[in-house]
Amino acid sequence: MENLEYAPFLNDLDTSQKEAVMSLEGPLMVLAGAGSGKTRVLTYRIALLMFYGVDPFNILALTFTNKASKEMRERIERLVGPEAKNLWMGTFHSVFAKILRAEAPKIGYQPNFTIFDSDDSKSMVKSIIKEMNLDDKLYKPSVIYNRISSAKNNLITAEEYLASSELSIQDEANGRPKTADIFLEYSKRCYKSNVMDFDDLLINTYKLLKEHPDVLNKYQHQFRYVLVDEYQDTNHCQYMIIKKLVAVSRNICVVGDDSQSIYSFRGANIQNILNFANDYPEYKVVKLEQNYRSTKTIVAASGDIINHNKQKLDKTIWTSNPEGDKINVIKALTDKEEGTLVSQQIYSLTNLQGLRNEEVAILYRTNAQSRAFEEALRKINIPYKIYGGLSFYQRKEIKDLIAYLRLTVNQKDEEALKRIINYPARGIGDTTIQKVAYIANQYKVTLWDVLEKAHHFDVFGSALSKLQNFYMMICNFRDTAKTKDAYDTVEYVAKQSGILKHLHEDKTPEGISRYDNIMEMLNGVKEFCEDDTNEVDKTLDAYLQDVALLTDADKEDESEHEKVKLMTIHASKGLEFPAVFVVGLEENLFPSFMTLQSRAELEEERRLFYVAVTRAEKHLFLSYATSRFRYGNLLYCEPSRFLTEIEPKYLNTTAMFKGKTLPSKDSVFGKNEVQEKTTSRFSINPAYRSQFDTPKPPASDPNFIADDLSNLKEGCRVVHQRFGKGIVESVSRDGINSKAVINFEEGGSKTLILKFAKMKILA
DNA sequence: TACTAAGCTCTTTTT
DNA sequence: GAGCTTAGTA
Repeated sequence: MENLEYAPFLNDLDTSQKEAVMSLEGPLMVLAGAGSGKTRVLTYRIALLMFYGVDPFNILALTFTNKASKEMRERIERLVGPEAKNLWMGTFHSVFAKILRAEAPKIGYQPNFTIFDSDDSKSMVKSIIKEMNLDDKLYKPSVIYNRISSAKNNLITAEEYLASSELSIQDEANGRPKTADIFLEYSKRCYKSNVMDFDDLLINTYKLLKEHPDVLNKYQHQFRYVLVDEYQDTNHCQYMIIKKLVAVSRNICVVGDDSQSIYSFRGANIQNILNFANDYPEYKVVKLEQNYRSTKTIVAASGDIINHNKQKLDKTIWTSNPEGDKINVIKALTDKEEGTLVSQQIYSLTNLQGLRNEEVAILYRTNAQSRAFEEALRKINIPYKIYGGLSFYQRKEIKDLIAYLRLTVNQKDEEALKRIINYPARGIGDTTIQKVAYIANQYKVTLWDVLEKAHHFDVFGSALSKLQNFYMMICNFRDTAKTKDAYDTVEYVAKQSGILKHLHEDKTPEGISRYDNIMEMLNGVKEFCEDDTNEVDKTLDAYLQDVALLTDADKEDESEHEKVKLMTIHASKGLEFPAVFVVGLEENLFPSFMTLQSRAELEEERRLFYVAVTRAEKHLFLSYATSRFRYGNLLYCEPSRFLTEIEPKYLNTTAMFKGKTLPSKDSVFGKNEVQEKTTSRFSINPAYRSQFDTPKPPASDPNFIADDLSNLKEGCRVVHQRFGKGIVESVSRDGINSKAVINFEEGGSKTLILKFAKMKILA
């Protein structure tokens, strides 16, 4: 392959990038620091392979997100033209699903298998726990599911798990000795339902390659060049699959950054990148150390952070970019004030410094933190968009429709059936469903089989005809799907199932938004059918496979223009923004208290902080609050230890609160105070119930304040929802919360810290 | 069977 | 704060 003509596009690259792109043969590890042009290297490398005449059919490129693969495909297309469509490029899950779809019978599945998302998996685990009469306080579905998932990611089957004394000792110690049995039952049931969960897509691929040498041989020879993006995030199973696939060609190129490994909770094993040298002794390593993204200050500060970690590969990130501004530290009293201060800064960035809203991102550790920023941004009319959170595909109405579709394709899909057998309500209640489940268990058949033969059982009474109607309806859908394309089928199902009608009748704002979501999904299906870059296959089967592996981040959206972006740090990986706010930098929140146990996990939290700050190009803000409402409680917070890991000379800690002194902890959080919970539902003192059951007076009524404490004065007679009637002795305010001493008739004097007035003011 | 009010339990990140 | 479960009622 040497001495070929020189591809002109290589001139866009710097020396080390060029080296990484041009080392086409043999194992190559590219250690790519943040902002060093990693995607560029991957795309140019693939483009160069094709430039040299390698058939795109022989190139396999694996990414972690659909977004990354889509972006890469588009960039390659710009370099080499439409042939890029034929590349084997996609997420691990989607590429393997495609292979499994083709080879399903070899490992005992039918090709129309459907894919469980983690909600389905947890729901199935939950019903198994229930059926085994286990205490669901001990056996929490999510805990069990995570344990099953991590076993699978380490290629441990249910049978091996059952046989392992080590694992059973662990489970015994945790008081969950039955975990192995749940795992076994779960596996059996998935198999019986002709369903694969996310992990199955990986382990079944491994199984297929391991047990069928002919298949392995076929793909080993097909994929002459294998490229893996974000290699630091691969788990053991993915690692083993890659190892098998490249065993013949040994043309493997992995690109990654150990400093950005933030997915160990999902099974990612950082050792995979740390041990690359052992697996491929003849390997070559290229380090991309020049950062093209951020200012010198940001690069230096991020270096300070990551150098606190012990486990890392040796590299030094540098930049020739300008020095840039200092990093601003924002200190706020509460989460609400944090929102206000951050949004004020955004206002000044966009209105005084000429940034556009879409160039600004707010990054947080947990999705729940977004609320304070949403409220503050809304208040000063800055448009924003939240990424992640409740994904479009996790919305109830979308999951309902997808459940119909899954059942249409695969009638054995138990979770789908249970979800929609009585939605919209068609008079098939819990007792009837339990009877069906009981029979299915007794005869060791699927729920669907029982529906088919329902007339043989004399136990359903008037529900029999309803079951039969449901059965007929799904059969009808199944037959429709055989002759029509995905769009026509989905539209037909949405109408005939009654979902559309049901939602259309609901005129509440939520109902309307649900209806709109269904319409949006229909639009999505239409696009899928019309999009010619997709597979030729436009059937419902193909659509479902696509949609099961799609996440919100992949959804096309023009509405993001001119909007500030809000997302978790995890979701921000791979992105960059001129201005970044990393918020909620408090001990126990970031680093998360879950991870404060072990050193290794703390290192991962630190890598997460590193990822967050390295998203920023020019402006970086770090913010924290000294008290915070979480789960309805006002909590005291210490600033995050990570803040002290940056050299003070890079920080500007004075600008944000000059002249302001914050009150001491004790003056805010005294000892005899009741911290009022601001839950939407709370227990009402029965004696005063009637006063709250009456319809709310109009907002103009001076005696009623819904969520504003401004009228609360000394001497007010109030009815509180938990403590009953009382008289306000004194009120003090700190601008965000009110502190009121109230003498209650039953319960004595109490000091309440109030966020909202969950009380009526009587006089 | 369907709907609602009240109660309980979290405490993370997601392909 | 929110999702989920349970108990009670229509």
